[in-house]
Amino acid sequence: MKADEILKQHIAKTVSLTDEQFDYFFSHFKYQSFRKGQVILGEGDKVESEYFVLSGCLKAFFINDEVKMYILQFSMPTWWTSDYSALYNNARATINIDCITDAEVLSISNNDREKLCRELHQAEHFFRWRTNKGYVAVQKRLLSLMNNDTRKRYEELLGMYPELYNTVPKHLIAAYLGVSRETLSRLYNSSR
Amino acid sequence: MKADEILKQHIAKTVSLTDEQFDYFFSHFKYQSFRKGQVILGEGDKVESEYFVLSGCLKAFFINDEVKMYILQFSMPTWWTSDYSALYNNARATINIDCITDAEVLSISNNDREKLCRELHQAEHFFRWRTNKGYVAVQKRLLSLMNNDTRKRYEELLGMYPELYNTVPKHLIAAYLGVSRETLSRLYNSSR
DNA sequence: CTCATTGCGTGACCTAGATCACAATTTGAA
DNA sequence: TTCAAATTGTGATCTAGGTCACGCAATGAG
Repeated sequence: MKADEILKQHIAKTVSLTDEQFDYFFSHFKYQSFRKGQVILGEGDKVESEYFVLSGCLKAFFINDEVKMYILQFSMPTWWTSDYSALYNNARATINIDCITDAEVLSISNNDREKLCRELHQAEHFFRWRTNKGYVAVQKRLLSLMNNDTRKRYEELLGMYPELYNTVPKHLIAAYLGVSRETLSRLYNSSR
Repeated sequence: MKADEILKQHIAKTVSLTDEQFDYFFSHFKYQSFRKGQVILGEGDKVESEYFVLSGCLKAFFINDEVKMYILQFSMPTWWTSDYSALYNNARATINIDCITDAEVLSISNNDREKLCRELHQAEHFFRWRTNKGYVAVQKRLLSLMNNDTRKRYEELLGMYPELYNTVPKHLIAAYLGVSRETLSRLYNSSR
């Protein structure tokens, strides 16, 4: 499917736009394609855009002082990603985004998003609901991290996104769950 | 300060409304006051409203199968709170909200918020930015939970909200940090 | 084809924090 | 005032998961 079709269908789940409105909306996005391993956003970069995934799989991650990696989000097709803290506050990136597989994205700048939101009430509505859902999802994950042990969180993750099992290396899954790769390895190589 | 003034100043940080617009906006809120310990939202309730805190301190918390409590949020004046997952999905509450101290709130129903967002572009803008900030804050907390040990998270929390030290019992702070009350107790009764 | 990198499994040991048990203190309602 | 409930401290264990160290397989660039 073409980029505009993918975005159109995604938007249509939340708001209805006329073809003219959508074309205008779409005209603010830039198509970009990346190879596996390429960095889309690096720590310290100025953050000017957010990204809508068309194909492939990205990861947004944080590296701490001891060079341990924590994955905030795997981004699959129709997901949005960026360093939102930096993007909204016009600051430098503290998180990184790169490609787990070859990937295609549509990017839109912060300025253009805000412009669209001003010009098109439905755009504002769409982005409000997108973040609403994101907020609920992150809060749910926070609760899961506090409440559930590693095994339960692992099952939860693969229950929700079975495709991850084949597309992403296990040590990345461990970095998402917040445990060491050794712990995750022992987890599914030991009987329940 | 009066309820309308508190809300007005809060809103003004994000959008500018005329007095007429604000009065209309404000007319959708209901003033409610509660005593310490009172339950505002209980697990299993239909969730119809969200709450803007005028005074006092609320907690939003989850109780798991082993009757352990996890606090998602302490809500101080000018904070918003609800079971947003349930509110947005028109479902029953899975989290509880009650009053740590006597408290006053303004409540607005999901329907009225959506109505306001439809009628007033600036209202939609305001609520979009409120959630944007909330999203960033929860994501930051998630990262802190994965990356930092208890002592660091404790210092982070009290650095951000020093007033919590006097207003809320320590076992609630433990429930926010995601550790047992014993661990927290040992933490600040042992030298660094 | 070949060699270096990346990914993965596993043993040995260590530690932060959980759990259980008990005591002391504070607080609030009757 | 009085007594029960709520709050906090602390010792004695226990355990999930971290860390270190190694070996082995898969893969991908030259």
